[in-house]
Amino acid sequence: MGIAERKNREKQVLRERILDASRRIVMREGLAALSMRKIADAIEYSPATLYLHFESRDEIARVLCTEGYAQLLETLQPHLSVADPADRLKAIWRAYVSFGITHQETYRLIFMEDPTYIGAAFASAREAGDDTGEAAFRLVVDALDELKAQGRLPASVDSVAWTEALWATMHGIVALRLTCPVFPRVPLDNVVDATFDAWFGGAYAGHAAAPARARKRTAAAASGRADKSGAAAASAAKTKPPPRP
DNA sequence: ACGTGCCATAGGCCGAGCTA
DNA sequence: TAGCTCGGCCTATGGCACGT
Repeated sequence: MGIAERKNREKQVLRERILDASRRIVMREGLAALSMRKIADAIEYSPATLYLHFESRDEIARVLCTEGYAQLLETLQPHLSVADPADRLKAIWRAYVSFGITHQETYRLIFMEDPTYIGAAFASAREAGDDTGEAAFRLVVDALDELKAQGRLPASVDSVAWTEALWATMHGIVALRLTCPVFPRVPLDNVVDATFDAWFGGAYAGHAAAPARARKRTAAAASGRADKSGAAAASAAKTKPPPRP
């Protein structure tokens, strides 16, 4: 093992220590409290040393954001194998909301701080040939397409637009939970379930084939849903909408 | 033993935000 | 609005490891 290798190893270790300390500060005090001096204090180095490993505070935040997003995707992963598309959607979004509540600071970092952080994370992932963000988005679109194919959603439903509107709605739930102390008044899962009932109505009435009455209800709901989803998206947008991966 | 280069540090500059 | 504080960043300098 050569000298260069050892130095590289030591450099990597220090880089990890910087990230560990930064992660702890963000989790404990939020991104606003993350400063180069504070990180330096935590790892017992001078602030300038940090710049040998990271270009700036922003770069550290971007790395943490990329990690957080990967963690979110990992959380969703087990639910992607649910056979029924409606149940799969509900499981995915329940997990999404639960992640946002359980990992508040991570969620804030990903979707509610500087949009360039998550933008850079997506860009670097794409450059590295990792398209998991887009793949996750497609999985939701595919589930909606399956529901359409099974006659549980009207064929006129625009799956991409619905996915984005659904995302904005779920983001709204998480954002409200993080910023409004009186929300929700009922268990969070009930809120998610109620959202799904409102959105999909008959799609949950039967798995193999929805009853005609339910299908009719769904179609009627879908026709008036453009306004509804638009309002939900607009409401969520006030807290910075999540960018599309 | 000495020269070289890398790395870490102390100290300071500058800008932004806060406060009296 | 001036003074103060804080945080990001820069730079001169010294120590240390390594090569010759």
